[in-house]
Amino acid sequence: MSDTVRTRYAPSPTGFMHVGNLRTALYEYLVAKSQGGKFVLRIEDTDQERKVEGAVDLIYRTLERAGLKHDEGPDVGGEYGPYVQSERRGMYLPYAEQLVREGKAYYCFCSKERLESLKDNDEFGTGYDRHCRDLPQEEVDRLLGEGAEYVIRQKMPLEGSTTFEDAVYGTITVENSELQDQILIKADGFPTYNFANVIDDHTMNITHVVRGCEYLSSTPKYNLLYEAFGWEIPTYIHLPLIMGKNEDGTVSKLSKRHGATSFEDLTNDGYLPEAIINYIALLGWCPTDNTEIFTLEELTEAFSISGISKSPAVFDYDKLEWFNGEYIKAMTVEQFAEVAKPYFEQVIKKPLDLVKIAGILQKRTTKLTQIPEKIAFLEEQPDYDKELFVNKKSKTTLENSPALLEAATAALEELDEWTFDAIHDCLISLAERLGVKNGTAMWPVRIAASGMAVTPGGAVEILDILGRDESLKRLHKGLEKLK
RNA sequence: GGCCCGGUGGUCAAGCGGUUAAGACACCGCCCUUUCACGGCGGUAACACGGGUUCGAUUCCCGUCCGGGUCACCA
Repeated sequence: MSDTVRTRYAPSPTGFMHVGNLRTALYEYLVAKSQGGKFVLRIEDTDQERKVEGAVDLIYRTLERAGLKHDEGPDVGGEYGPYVQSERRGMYLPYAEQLVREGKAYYCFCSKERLESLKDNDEFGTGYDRHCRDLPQEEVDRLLGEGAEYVIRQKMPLEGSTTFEDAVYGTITVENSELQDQILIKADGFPTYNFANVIDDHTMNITHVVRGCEYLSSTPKYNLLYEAFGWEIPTYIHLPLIMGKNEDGTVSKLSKRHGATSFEDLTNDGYLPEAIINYIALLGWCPTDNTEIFTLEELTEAFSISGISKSPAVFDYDKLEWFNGEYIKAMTVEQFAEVAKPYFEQVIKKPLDLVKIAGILQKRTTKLTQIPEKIAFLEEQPDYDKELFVNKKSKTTLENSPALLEAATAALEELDEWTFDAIHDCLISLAERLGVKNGTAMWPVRIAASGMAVTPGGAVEILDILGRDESLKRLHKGLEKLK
């Protein structure tokens, strides 16, 4: 035993990682790392009916992309293995049997049908009636001898209350009469989640249990188990829930109908892993100085349990998008061009300069998925209405645009070299020569070159990216349209 | 329904007995500008309610209301 802080992320392989789970993993990582501790990954697959193919790989991939590197786990090993519950299967029954021997647990032979009928009698299910709790020993032996199917249940105290300390919520007390004789070992021989959790956390020497506050009211059950074994109770850190906003303005636990809810969905929607992590870190935790932009390292540095909030937080896609935009802007153009490349390739087939495109796009992109629609016009000009040439602020009209565009086209055709600076100087001096504002000269050119009312970048950037031939072709086409 | 937890602007939130009640997102306006953006500046907007305690409550206590969670051989 050592004093090192050890936390564990214990997901079930269900096939996708909800941001709530990811946030739990993040806080577990931060609790451990901020105190120089270890972050452990344990796969909880005791429910054989819910196993999903490939789900464990998804967990590895998500943690890796999120930057949450675990110190121990099924894939990296460690001295407390195995790290998959189904591989630890044999470990649980002896502990349960020990409790039976000590009179703290018992065999229950009730059929599922009987349990069901118990529920039917009461809308809110006061639950199991402890029918087998005091079965005579000979009866138990007889049934066991017959090979009857059974589960093992823990004897809960019939009176009194259980109190525990939570690092976030403080002192919490629950009446023992609220607690059912929980099942420890299921009829299929597997331990229940609650039981396996306690056994594993103890045998893996976990010091801090971090989880969503939906576990708050069942925590006394865990503690009664720790007490039954005489084990030290870990520090509990319950996290406020993440909510989603419903159409009618109400909120409820974040789920699919609110939008993307898994890490995978979010990245597919064009959010960067770093931005997602940064955002969810602040969903339920606040640093002392109110900083908002954090790398994972900085988070580790700034994190403290006292900054964790008690009230539930609504997941705000707008704010996430803002974070995403900040992360995009913080990249170098080359980095941005790299992450944007797959999106460029969706619409750009011509040999255009991707870094140049990235240059005009970077400051205006808050989600990578916005990219294709913003640059599709570079590949193929959309059909557009000549009304686009009319712009009040730039003082362009259908009357003056033809002459403006004609002059610009003529001037551009004279250009020796087709570079950003050359085009720029050409158009600026044209405006000067014509005695109009820069905007007045630029507007018709941008419209003719793009066919779009809104474009990333101005006339000069677009002409530069399009290249001489394509640019002049579009300018002439615009001229025809105006006539 | 019982039990548990929560309740500061639309959202995230600071605050921890005395503040002009921060900041961020969103929204609105202005400026800048070759469009939209970016950027800069400014603005609208909050302590759920009722009782206490106190010289003084957003802050402490109680109640009400509202919201959420939980009551599985699921995790």
